[in-house]
Amino acid sequence: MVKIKKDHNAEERILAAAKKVFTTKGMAGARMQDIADEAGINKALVHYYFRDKDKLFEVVFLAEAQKFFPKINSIFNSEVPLFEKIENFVAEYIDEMQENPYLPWFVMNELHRDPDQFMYKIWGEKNLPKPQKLLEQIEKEVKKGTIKRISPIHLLMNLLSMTIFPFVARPMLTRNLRLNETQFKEVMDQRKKKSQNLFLIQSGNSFYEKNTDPLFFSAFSFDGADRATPGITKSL
Amino acid sequence: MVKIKKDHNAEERILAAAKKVFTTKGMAGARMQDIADEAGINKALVHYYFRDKDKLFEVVFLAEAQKFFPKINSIFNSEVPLFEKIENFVAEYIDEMQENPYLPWFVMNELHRDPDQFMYKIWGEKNLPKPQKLLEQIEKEVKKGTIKRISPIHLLMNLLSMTIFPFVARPMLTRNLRLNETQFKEVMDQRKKKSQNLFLIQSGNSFYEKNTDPLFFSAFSFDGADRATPGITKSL
DNA sequence: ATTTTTGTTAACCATTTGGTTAAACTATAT
DNA sequence: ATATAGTTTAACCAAATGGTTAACAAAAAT
Repeated sequence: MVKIKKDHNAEERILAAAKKVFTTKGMAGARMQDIADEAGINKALVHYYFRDKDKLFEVVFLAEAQKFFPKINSIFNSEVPLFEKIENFVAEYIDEMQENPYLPWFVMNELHRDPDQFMYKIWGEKNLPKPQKLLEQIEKEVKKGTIKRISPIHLLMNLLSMTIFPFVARPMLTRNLRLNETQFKEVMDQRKKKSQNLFLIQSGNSFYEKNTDPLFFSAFSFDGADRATPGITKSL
Repeated sequence: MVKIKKDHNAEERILAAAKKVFTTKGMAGARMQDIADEAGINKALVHYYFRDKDKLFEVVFLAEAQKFFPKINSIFNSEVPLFEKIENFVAEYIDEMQENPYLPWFVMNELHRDPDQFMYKIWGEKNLPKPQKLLEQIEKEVKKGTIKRISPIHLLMNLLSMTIFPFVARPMLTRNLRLNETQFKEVMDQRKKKSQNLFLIQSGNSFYEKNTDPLFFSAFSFDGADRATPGITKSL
């Protein structure tokens, strides 16, 4: 008889609670008592498992951020073609953020608080991202004439911006564009699927002419149907 | 004999100090003592001028955010053509952020902390942004065939992402792309100037073919010269 | 069965922090 | 000169908060 129900595991409960509280209130705004309450246990127990606030934060934060960021390297340094690479990157990141909606905020927050410390924690001394491979590929495609000449800086900026920002600015976007959570998810899924159009046309891809698909389905189409949804259009 | 040197104005010094401290440490992380120290005055004086922390924050924050956000409305609702509108928007925002580098972070932070409260403070009850005009213009251009069909949602998302995100993620970008502050500014100026290419080609602008300019100057060109700067390229 | 280790709690403590007070100082008006 | 109003400060206070302790309970080891 195996005890499947192990949800009274204090340590895990604390971690989950800490994640939630740190994420919503930030490191400075989070209270140890909040975390204890959220986990439904005594405050001292939080200290029992994770010495102090800094340690707890470190555990929570690093666990999340370290699996989030270093993916860049492996994707960008892989041997697949440029376009596939970009597609992989976008898909991977949007998926990750769909599952952990708090993560981009969390990361940006810490990044802003102490950039150097942050970078060190994430990448360590020697493990800094090396976009060399990617830049070479861009340059190669540029020379081949497949894509128009673009500064890799801008291409990268655009790529990161269009992938990450919607999640960072989610509260603003959902509110001002009148999107509910389901619609937001759908919109992001569209971006994932259409990342080729999104990013390559953006960078001046000469495949442009071949592209007969409307960019991101037709306008106003949220629910997958290829027609206008006037309610949303109006209120937008 | 006029006393030009009025830099010992306590109230202004407090405001400037508060802006700095709130921005770097966030509302929860900011200490009244920090602000007093930064302003070089006694802590009680901060309370003398701005009752309590909340009030001070409100003054600082609203002053900044209210001049930052409502510009969207006036630009997007103006009568100028779509492409000009986009150009205005990008230029206006990048300028604003160049001058107030802390602002985007500040805004995103509050936005995340309490979206509803935030939106209310910025736009009030009835002053919500109405992208109607912009959407109509997009739709018109789509129908005219000037730009390919694109969901206004995505066009707007892309526009906002590519304009705002680089400033939000500035610490990460400057560090990972090995840009110093001057270079970052230059890159953003490039984005401002080339917003047409950036955003319209991105949205499938059929003017594409007419565009013989390289997108964002040539690759690796940071210092305005149209040649490679190997140092940066290598280290990138 | 009992000792030991691990997990959990209520009560407590020290420090930090937002905020107050009363006194002093400054400039201006009378 | 002196009163007055505005400005600034050191000292203080109460609440909040991170962290500790000692006692207790549960589980594991002996």
